[in-house]
Amino acid sequence: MQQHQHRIAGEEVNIFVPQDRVDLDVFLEWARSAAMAGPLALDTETTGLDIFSPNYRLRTVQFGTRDTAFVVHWERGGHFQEYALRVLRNAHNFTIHNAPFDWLVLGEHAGIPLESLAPRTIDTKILAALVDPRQPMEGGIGTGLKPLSAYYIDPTSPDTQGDLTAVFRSLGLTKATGWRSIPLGHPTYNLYAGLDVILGSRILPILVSELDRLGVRDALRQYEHEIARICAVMQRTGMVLDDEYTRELDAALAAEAEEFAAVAARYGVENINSTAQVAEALLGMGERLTERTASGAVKVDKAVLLALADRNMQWEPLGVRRRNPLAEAVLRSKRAGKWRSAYAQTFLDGADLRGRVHPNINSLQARTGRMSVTGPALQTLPSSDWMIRRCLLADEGHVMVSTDFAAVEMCVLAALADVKRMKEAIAAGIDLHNFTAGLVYGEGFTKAHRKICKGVGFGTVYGGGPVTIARQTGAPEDDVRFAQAKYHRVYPEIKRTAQRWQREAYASGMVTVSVTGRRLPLDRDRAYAVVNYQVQSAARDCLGQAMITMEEAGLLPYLRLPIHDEVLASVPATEAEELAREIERCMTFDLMGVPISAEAEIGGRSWGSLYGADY
DNA sequence: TGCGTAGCG
DNA sequence: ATATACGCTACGCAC
Repeated sequence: MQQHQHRIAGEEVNIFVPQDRVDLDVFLEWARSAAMAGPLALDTETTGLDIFSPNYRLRTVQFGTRDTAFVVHWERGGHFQEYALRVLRNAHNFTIHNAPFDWLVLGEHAGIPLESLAPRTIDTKILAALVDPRQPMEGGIGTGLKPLSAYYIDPTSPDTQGDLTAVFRSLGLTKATGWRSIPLGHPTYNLYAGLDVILGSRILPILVSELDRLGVRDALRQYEHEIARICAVMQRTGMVLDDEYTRELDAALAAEAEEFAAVAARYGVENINSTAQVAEALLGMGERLTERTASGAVKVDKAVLLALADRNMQWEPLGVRRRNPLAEAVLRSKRAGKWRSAYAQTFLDGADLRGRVHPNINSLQARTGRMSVTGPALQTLPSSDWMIRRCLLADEGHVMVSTDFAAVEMCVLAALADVKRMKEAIAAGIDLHNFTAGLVYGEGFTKAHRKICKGVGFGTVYGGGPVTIARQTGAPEDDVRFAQAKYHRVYPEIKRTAQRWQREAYASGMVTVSVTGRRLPLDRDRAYAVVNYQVQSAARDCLGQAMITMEEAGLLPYLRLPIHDEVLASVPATEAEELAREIERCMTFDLMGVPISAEAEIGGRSWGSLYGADY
């Protein structure tokens, strides 16, 4: 038995690395008795993060308690796998930090489906996010195992991931190759693999007592675990990539990026992504660049360049000035390059052997609880053009269905703040912005009035002032001021509730608690954001609840992606109507007397078909 | 790593 | 006393 010792918070801990069958029997005996006492901490080391790529490997599986860890070398096969599997199958409870990753790894590479593992898992990352969802940059502890351990357990506990990169370098490896190539027997690798489960085991009771102390209900913890599991199933399912179309698109974008980069080069811009070069060249052509960035640099963003290229924000010709050919070239080359690297190539790189991409869904990422999607960032694909979304397909014989909540943030605001007249309008099925315009301007209101009222509505949800709303809507500032003042007279409950939320936050250490019991830390100098946090967070929980309802209705196999107020699904073409109605039903419910509703749109085979593509 | 930028709800 | 647009992911450059 290989053995490593370390000190955590002044106590000696032991990491054991079984080398043979005799050692494995010791491991099994230990695991049996340790699992009786409480949850076993579980973790894996793998070749990387690309779980679904063809030559991905599971390397070790670690089990631990507060003072002992066993690192089982899965990669050695045979008895090593057999013994690890026995514990994975039989232990009653596990604690994992960032469980979806290990669920998917063990599902794909150890044959333990997440349907078996998830119901036995407590995810300490979820618990940490419920204690404080902020990242270290935002003034929080962070939800990574390292910052949590440093804060709650031992400030000197090693950065097990970070320090290993130094080890990788000493072995002539890089961050990219290290996890794959470090020898399985490397002492630091095994020590750190073991320490992770020991730290995970120690962090669990601390976070649980923090949640109890803070009064975070157990139901919320359970709810988040359900949502994490549902998102992990979606990630495992993934989406079909239209490989042929994507390759052609990638080539076309590469050609376009190159063509217009060559044009820019003729004006002295060697690198179209260098804002300094672009600014200098434009100034050299006699253009006046008046806008500055926050740090004082000359601003040459899309809005500035579009104006120089005599185009509006939709890229349509304006005909008000001579088109600056450099601005035009930079715009086109940048867009093509961005779409290629961020989307087309990420799709192609991420596809598994069956041609499916598996976006990583972080079910509890933002400080409001909102979800995020990475690798690829499918929540952020261009929506003004179908070209990129056209790459992703419904399954064979299926069509895409996209179901959006109807104005969910406004409905949530009406519910949370108990806004009487808003609730009446929503219940009557009246268009809210028309209704508001009627109240503000009288029945003879114009389209421009409606636009201002819509802007004021959004501004209220975001905590915006007249200047920003005027900029966003293009309306004169005075008009916005008038509408905003009237808005708050018409819906007086909003300001009243906002003040109550702020008062409660100040009285409780700058934390506002959402309607579902989620703790939302506020920045002291941005207390106005409390309205947005409450609304965004409750809207997120509307989506979360709907996802749980959809699973109960047997719809989970069709779900592909959550997008804040929308769910994307792939459904058999023959049952599309029926399933679309079923999804709508699951997304329709009452929130504190306000009807939350949703509308499904049935597309064709590709996601792009919902944005104008003909396939 | 910070900044500037572009994409989304 | 008054007013403040919110939340993300990702890429490339410059340091």
